[in-house]
Amino acid sequence: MPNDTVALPAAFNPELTLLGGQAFRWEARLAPGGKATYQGVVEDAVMTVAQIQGRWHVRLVNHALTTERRCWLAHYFDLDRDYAGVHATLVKRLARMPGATGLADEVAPLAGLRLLRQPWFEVLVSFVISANNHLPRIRQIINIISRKFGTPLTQDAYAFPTPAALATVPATVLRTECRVGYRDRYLHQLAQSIAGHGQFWNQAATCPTDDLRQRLIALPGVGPKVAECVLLFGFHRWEAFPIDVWVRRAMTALLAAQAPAHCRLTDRHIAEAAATHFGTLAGLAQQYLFEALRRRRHQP
DNA sequence: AGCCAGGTCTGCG
DNA sequence: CGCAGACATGGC
Repeated sequence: MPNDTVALPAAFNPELTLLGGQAFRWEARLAPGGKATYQGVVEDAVMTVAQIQGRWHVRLVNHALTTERRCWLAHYFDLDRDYAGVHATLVKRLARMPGATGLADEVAPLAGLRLLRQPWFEVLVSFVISANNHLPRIRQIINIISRKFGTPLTQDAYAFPTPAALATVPATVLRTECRVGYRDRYLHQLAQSIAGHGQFWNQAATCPTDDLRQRLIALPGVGPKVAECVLLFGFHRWEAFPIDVWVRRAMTALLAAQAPAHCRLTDRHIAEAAATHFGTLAGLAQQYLFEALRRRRHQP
């Protein structure tokens, strides 16, 4: 067992966790021999995830693996949480829903999906960009922003910029050089607003979820869906439940018996149903449903 | 060649 | 509230 790596749980699934649409700074890299590896940037660290004797391990590229760093990695990969238990509970709760027939088979293979504890500002910017956009292009834009305004970490890897750094970038530069399109104004104002309210945002991690949700939704380019994403992926509030087109579709089917097909459920109703059925596992349930329905699209 | 994308904002009944 | 349209950009 190498002492310069941190071992991930046996069930860990890098495709589902790293490339599944919760984070945008991981990429698959084919190692010599055709083995799949993954490289990502988190805060000031560049890391690779690779298989050693059948088990996935994380290695830091640009830092020594001190005890402190091990702890930091454990936090990012949420290693203290019992995902096997959480998965089992969630599968049971899903099966209990009216329109769950067939879903069990689709959800069972998602056991290796974990929720990463990501830096919130990067999540915020990423999901503002995600609106009306494609996953590959979101990744591309985040990479450009990092390369242009973030601290260099290695030859080809850059940290995501701080709010203060992004706040100095004019909207026109965001549009013409980072290709963010009409979101240029949102991102510029949002970065300025956050950089200018450091007193609140520096301690936002301790802010109650409802207050935080209000502060987020007040930011330009942040609606209900993006706010929930930031609460979930950036502030690790597992009761958050982002409702996008896929999840709306999934929940409509799951609640089929409660509402005739012709009357469309409101997002309000869907959110309440998520709270009662999933409770504090709503966030993971959302990611499961998102993944399950995206898979249906690719192989119907 | 178009269509469309992890929505949000604006303006109107 | 609920609904319609616009919205930059580029992958598929």
